[in-house]
Amino acid sequence: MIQLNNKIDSTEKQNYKIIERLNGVATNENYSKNQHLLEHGQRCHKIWYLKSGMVRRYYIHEGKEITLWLYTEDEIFTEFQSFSRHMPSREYIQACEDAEVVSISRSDYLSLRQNPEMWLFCILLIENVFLDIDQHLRSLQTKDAKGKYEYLLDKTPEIIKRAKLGHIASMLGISQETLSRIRRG
Amino acid sequence: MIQLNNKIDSTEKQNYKIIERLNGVATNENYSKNQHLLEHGQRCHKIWYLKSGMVRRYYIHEGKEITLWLYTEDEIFTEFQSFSRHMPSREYIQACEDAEVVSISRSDYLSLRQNPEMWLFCILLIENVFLDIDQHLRSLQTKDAKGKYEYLLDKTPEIIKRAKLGHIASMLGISQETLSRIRRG
DNA sequence: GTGATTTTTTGATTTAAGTCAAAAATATTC
DNA sequence: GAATATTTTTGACTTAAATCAAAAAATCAC
Repeated sequence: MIQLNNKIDSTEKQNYKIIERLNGVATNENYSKNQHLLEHGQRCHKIWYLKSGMVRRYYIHEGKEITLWLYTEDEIFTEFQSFSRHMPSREYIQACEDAEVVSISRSDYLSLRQNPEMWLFCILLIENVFLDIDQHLRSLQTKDAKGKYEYLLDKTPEIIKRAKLGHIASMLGISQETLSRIRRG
Repeated sequence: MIQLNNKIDSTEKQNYKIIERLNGVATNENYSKNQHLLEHGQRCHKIWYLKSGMVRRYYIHEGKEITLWLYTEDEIFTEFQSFSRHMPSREYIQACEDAEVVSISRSDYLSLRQNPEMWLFCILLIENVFLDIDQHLRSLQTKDAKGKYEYLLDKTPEIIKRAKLGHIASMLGISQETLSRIRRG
């Protein structure tokens, strides 16, 4: 069951309808820790909603895994470029804790999108993706290692608490040793 | 006149219709060098198409101007967050060369968007914004100063040729002295 | 074209953060 | 729960890039 507690106000009548429609085409999936939801080179034909656990998007650069983003409960995620352009994915999506998710297929998404009352949801989806990446970019552009960490700690304390050090470090574009030293204080 | 030569194939019948619709609501505007198209705190209620010149999006962080992006001929730009959420802008948009642009108002954009044949355009618009920022993020996350510069040089040689050193440097998150030394080789 | 302003380059120095290597702490598996 | 594997921390050292300051070059205004 998709809830979207933090995304849209589900007590609103209109929003309630949206969530009902989404749940009408939603499928439950379970992934165990370290299992991949999407591999590099595959086409991403799903949007996921995370009910429990943690999920990581990453890519491989010069042999190293670079984390793009981490997701926790009540968040929506996908490999947006692959999903929207129907191209092979350049990245991986992996459960970094056992994860319960709900998936919506691309074809269901596209037919739902015909309906104007779904536009709000589509716009919210894309805007959230964009907002996150935009803020993250500014943080990488202007802050030093400590500043980047503190920004993320403030923004997503839950993720910082639960994610592996190396995952957080690569997401911030710093080495894991540096992050360890920052944490020590 | 909006052309969109590089964005969509304008010889296609369907695309031709889109461009015609856009031009039906488009207004010509001219800005002289250093003039602002959008100031911090203003609501952005336009999308622009750049016919000639160069335009820069930037924000101020600890007293310094940080360039987010530079645009040249045949590109579309806006302050997307302010435009889509109708919020005050956190950034500035400025002509860094004399610029001829075509603008489309938010209200015209929203009514055009009702029409399904316009969706392709809307999706392209948002995807371009997203694609740029996503690649830029990966570059900032993984490359050293030289690598960041070479990536941009490869991707947007025209911008690199014409933009000020300081603007390029802040966009890459490096100091202008470092960029000067990289260029010297 | 001349003087003023802005931008870019260069040099010297400092600093933040990376790398490498190994130990300590945690988590996982049988 | 002992053994193995993984993750995190720590230390020593190196390096890339920032900063500060001033000169050189380019651009702009009158």
